[in-house]
Amino acid sequence: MTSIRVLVVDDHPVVRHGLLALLRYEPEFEIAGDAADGEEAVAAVLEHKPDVVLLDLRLPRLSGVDVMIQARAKGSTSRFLVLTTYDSDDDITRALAAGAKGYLLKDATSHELMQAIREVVRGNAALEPSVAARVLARMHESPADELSAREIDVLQRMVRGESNRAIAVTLHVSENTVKTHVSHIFAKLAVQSRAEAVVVALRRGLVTHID
Amino acid sequence: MTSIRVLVVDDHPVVRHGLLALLRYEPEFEIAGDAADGEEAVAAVLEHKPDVVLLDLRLPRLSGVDVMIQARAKGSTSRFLVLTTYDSDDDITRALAAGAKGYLLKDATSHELMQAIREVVRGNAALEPSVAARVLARMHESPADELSAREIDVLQRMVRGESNRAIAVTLHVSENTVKTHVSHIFAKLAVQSRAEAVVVALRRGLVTHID
DNA sequence: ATGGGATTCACCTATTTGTGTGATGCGAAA
DNA sequence: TTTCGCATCACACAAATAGGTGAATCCCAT
Repeated sequence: MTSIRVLVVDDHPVVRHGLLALLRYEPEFEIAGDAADGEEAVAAVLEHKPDVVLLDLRLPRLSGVDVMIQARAKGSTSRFLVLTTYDSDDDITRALAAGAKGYLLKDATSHELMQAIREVVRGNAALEPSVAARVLARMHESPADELSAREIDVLQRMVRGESNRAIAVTLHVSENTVKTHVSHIFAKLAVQSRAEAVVVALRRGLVTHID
Repeated sequence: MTSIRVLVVDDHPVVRHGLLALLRYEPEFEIAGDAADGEEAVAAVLEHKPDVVLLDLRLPRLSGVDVMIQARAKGSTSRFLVLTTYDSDDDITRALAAGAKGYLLKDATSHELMQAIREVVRGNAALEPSVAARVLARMHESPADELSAREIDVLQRMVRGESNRAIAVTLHVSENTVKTHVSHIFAKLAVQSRAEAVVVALRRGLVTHID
């Protein structure tokens, strides 16, 4: 039986080397290469055609999601297993939408990691229990009440602590309009207050809070 | 010259093995052991007396800060180099206050990591530039206006989206009292609104937002 | 022991927020 | 085409928030 060829993509040297070290010890796996940013990753996937790509989502130059999209657009049939520190609903959703076969958090044990790689190679999904639970919960409960672009604009400024009036000024609309958006945001996020909305926004990764 | 004896403490198997793998390749360093949680860590520090402890802050059972405090209380003279994913002001402050000699983020390169270990062994501080800048900025600007325990209580509930009245009920005090606390919190955090306070609280890690 | 912070509370006032209802135009989907 | 969501705005009202002043108690440290 041939070994499973794995490409490791992570911008953190410590993590990247850690993954490589873990995989090296197992004859079952063969290192197909490694990459530290998104563009390198796409090139490496196309060049080495690994069976599985261990992919971080937050990468310099090109996000993990974009790596998946571009690699597949260019003919790659490699399977992607997302391995990331973050577990925001938004990241998970986007990664799975982009065709990730698995989603693991970095606190996974090495055993879980290897098991996940095996599952993905077999064509199965490999979702961490907590992640899987969230995906299912999302299917069941919420009818995916997504915020409109304008609502995201407003939410973004709410997170920055702007008042309705301030938001109105920066967005060049009336305060009444902002209030309407805010009410809609509350309804969609199922919250009662501005403070709650801010927390939900940050937790779900709905806004880029890299100031 | 004897090699530098390093103890690796991190609950993420991937990171822990990564660090071990990196250090193993350099004859300059010797692995004094490794630990995956706080209590293990204290025991390992006391048993192996490493020159340097690479320490994650977020650990099961006992936080990194507590590991430093307990180990030193029990006679350890090992130096601690904090290596963590998070860079909240609060984490940094607490770690340095607890006697960490260095503070690196996990996106440090292996070269930076090793250089930091060398510096710490020599008795120098090893702060990542971005971290150092923040520490200096904090010295200059803010007179370290720390929140009182009660104020943290209130802030915690503000983050959960509770209204002043709701907070008053859960804390068994009057709404007026809560308002006073809230005003003090705003002054200390240098913010104008509840929403801003929530963002600052989350960003600085002032509250445990593990709900 | 005197001062200062923490905690508690009251009263007052201005502003902001949140929620209704209603209305218009616009573009996309059914 | 007709409906539906989005975005825009107005008006009005209730509730919450924010800021100010003042004051009592308690405990800790200078």
